[in-house]
Amino acid sequence: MKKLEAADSFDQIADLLELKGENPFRIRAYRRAAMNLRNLTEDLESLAAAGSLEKIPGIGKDLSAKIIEIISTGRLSFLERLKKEIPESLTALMAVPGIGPKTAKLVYDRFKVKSIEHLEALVKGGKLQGLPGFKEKKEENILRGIRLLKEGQERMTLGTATALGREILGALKDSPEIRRISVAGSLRRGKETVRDIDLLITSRNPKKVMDRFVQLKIAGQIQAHGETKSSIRTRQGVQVDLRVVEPEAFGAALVYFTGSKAHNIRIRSLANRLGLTVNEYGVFREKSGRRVAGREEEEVYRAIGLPWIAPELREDGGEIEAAQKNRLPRLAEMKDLKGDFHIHSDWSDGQHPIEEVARAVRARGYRYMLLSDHSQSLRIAGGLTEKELLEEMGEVRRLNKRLKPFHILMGAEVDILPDGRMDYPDRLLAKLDLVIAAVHSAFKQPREQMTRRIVKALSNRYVSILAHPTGRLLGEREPYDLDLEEVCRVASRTGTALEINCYTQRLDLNDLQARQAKGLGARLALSTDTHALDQLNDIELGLAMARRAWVTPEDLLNTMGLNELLNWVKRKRG
DNA sequence: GCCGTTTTCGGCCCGACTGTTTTCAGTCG
Repeated sequence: MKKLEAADSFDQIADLLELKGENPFRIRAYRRAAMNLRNLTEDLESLAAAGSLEKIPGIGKDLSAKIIEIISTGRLSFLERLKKEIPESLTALMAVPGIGPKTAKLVYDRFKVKSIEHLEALVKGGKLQGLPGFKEKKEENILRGIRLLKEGQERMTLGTATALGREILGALKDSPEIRRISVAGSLRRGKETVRDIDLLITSRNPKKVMDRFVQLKIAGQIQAHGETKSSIRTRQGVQVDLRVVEPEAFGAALVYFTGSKAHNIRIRSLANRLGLTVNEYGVFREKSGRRVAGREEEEVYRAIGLPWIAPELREDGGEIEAAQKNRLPRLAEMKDLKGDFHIHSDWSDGQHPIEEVARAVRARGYRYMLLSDHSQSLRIAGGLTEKELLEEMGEVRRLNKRLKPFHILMGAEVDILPDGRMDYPDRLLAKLDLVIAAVHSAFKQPREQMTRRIVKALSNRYVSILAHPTGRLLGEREPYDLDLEEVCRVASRTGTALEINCYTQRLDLNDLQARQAKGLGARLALSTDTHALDQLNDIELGLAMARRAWVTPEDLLNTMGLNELLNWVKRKRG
């Protein structure tokens, strides 16, 4: 992935320039470029070959040349020069929360600190006292930062963050002094992983709210406790930030606190051009200081000439431009979904009988579900033999009579064998309403082989959906090596949908990949891969990915009615 | 280093909290 390589290089340059005390705007330019590269859905090398690198926002003449150098030589001489100039152990210090460029440089210059451990020893030995600005608290701060760094400050999955957010919201909600409360930050934007939980509250009595917040049962440690802003760390080590504002400022604060940072910067600079200034308290006329908006997000956007923008889009990924042209997508919503496509029962490795799951799915207001137990070669997950599959078919037929008008589609999650053949013969697949294909073995195949394998499966006329297309498990397993662009193209050409698997550790495809797939014309299917009933709720996690991918109802299989869906399946079968 | 419905030069988003400081620098988001 050349774009990640380039992004990392630019971030490193930004760190190094920061240590040199360079022009902050130059540093920001490198960071902005790095971020835009990470969010890029197109292939960097193709863009470079076409001479279109400068189309990427934040990439101009200079950075475009640097990207080309990285692509063609695998190196970046400017970065190498900087690295020679600035010792690695100095940059390492900046990884400690609470230590920025100034402190890092100060400490390094004085003691030639070799490592974080060396720094820790110096602090504990009281050696840092006497440096300008160093007293007891500052030392404690650094030690705490080192501890945090060692704990790894991992990001949570969106699923974990959603649950934690709900818990805190629940604990605070009934306080009489709280008027409005909302989650903000990357959790509200629906990012696949979240580092900390941001909450926003309106109250006429902020102090009381703050006192209550830092005394919450889940609070393990108080990081900051101010009038309008406090932070705690839960016992599990998750940082939770709370901001309290006046009701008149709720909308502005929600925009500010939801971010992303890049989006906010665009918003503010747009405002500046209109003679306005935006902060978390509202939109103000620059000259008179008069507030023109602030209570609702809609007002804030309207004041700078834009329609309201959904939080999931706020990444400076083209949403500002789309808003200016009034071309924002009508994003898919829960109410658009008519069914769930990937459900297991206790016939394979699910926990519940078919009828119980079906009733739970129906209770959510869906019109249909696809039953998709595992196929025969996946013995470890109770994969069904041909005979068992036929029996299950009979059971589904019986149940459908009872559950009308709700409908269970008879399907299976059929393994794509290492050579690309399907785990059931075509004559059996033909009997199923809808077939999901999935890779569950030989994950380590080289890129070309894995791509060929999946392309072969997509070319099978009975395969309608490719499940968890990349196979990654957040924090556990890397995606298999795959030419995803090619897979998307073939999916689009053959009329096969790609799954957005909603399981909390999968989110596969993720937001960027789903946006790429949509761009290449592939249809998408949201499915929970439910094995136990509460996993049905994971649909909202996948929906967040879809919305972040600018997915509209038309892009999704789930929005089709039953007949429309069956016709869609038939079209590929020919 | 990027960028342009004021600009090819001169701007570039904005504020809270902490700690150490009598007015502010550093860090963070």
